Amino acid sequence: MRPHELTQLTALPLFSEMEEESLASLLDAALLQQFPTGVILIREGDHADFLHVLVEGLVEIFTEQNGVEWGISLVNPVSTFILAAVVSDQPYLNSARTLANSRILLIPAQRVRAIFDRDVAFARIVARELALAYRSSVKKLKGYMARSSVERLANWILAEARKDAAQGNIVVPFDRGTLASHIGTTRENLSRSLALLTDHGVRIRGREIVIDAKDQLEAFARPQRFIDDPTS
Amino acid sequence: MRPHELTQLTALPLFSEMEEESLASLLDAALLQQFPTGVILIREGDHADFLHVLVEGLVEIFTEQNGVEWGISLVNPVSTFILAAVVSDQPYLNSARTLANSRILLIPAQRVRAIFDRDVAFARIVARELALAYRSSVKKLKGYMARSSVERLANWILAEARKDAAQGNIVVPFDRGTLASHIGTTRENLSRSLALLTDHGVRIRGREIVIDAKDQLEAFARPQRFIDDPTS
DNA sequence: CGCACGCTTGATGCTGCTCAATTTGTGTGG
DNA sequence: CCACACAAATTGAGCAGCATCAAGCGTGCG
Repeated sequence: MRPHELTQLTALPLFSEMEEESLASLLDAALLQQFPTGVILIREGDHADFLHVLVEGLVEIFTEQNGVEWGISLVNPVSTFILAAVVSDQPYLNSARTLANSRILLIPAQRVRAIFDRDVAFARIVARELALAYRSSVKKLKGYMARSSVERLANWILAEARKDAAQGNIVVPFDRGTLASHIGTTRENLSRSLALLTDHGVRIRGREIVIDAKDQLEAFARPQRFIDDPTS
Repeated sequence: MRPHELTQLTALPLFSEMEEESLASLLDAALLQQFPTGVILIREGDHADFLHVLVEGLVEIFTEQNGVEWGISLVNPVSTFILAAVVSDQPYLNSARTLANSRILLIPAQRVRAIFDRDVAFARIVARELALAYRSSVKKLKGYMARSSVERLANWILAEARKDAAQGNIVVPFDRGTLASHIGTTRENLSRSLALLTDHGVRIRGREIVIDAKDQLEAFARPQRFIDDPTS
């Protein structure tokens, strides 16, 4: 493992406060692997063998229902995914694939659970991580119940823009079909929605989305603290 | 607190394995209160002051968006709710109200967090609870993305029937509007959906839903392990 | 140059929402 | 016990949102 990667890992909320001994034990058993774009990392229904930590790249969590894929969430570095399946020692509810070349740390689930049972600090932080994951899932659910697909798209764009320091434009790092599956609509409809947002302060340039008038877009999207604010 | 209630509480997964001292400290600061039907227990945006444990009765978690209420989940005894807000020390994402006369144990959030920081067993169990809550939220999300409202209703009926030992019929303990908000549709549409299920092995008798042909209903609903099985 | 792929645009139909009218159910007072 | 009033639930008609199927456009690559 490269030195700066180790630094990144220990900076993760999940690992930051735990006992050195425990951290060593985790990393000792871990594998850091490189995956190209489009690799299926885990499959819905499989048993949780490894806790995954995305060190670099991009991963999507998705589910396939009746031959159609639906995006559950997008994972950015540095963060873990499928922590809940590991902790509860149950099969994955979803599948996951890389959407870019990715470096992923694989920690044997058994080891995670062992340290979880031994290191108080680690158990506490796992609980906090899960609480946050739970809250973000509930927020997504609220968005689905109360919003149209255009509104979900508009708020997604605003949320992405908030992440980047740039704030003015975002570049979607995957194709329209994938974006559609995460917004909860079809490719065709996503296209129409993007066209519609053209009247609300947004310009579409292929995979780049330029926000010309953030206030106008916000007036349309009406973001809400308890749906769209990731820190709440 | 009545003796059998104390027994019920200590039988809760959340409390079962923790140190006696910690449990005593929790219950010592707790208030057991009785609420009639229709009382708002917590409001979206309020700070999490108490961990709630539903000892007896029925509670719904819901959110209000643009003047319309949407049901997030139904809480049956004996279980906790809003654990995530307490653990992460953040405002509630949703509101909650009683749907029946209810007895609720209120434990000061600060106390919960203090013991969470001290008692390993408790921290571990909180993490497991949160993992399960997270997973059930993801399952609900999957249902919303991949299913029509009639299918959600059909699967909800099957899930409720599975809970009751009776298995043959269920009695919805609240009005149609509330049910509609939890299925993710309107009152009017729910009515039509119920009428439609009449052709698929179900009989409607006011608030009672009689399952005449479970196999027929299952053929229509096509329940899936990783959406509808609460133990997965 | 032309084919392939991803994306957009158009036309059509289904699902589900809204508004309004009607029926059913429930509680109250005579 | 009935009559009435009010709320809840159903039913109907019309319309918006969204999916589906099909065709057209654009870009990149062999």
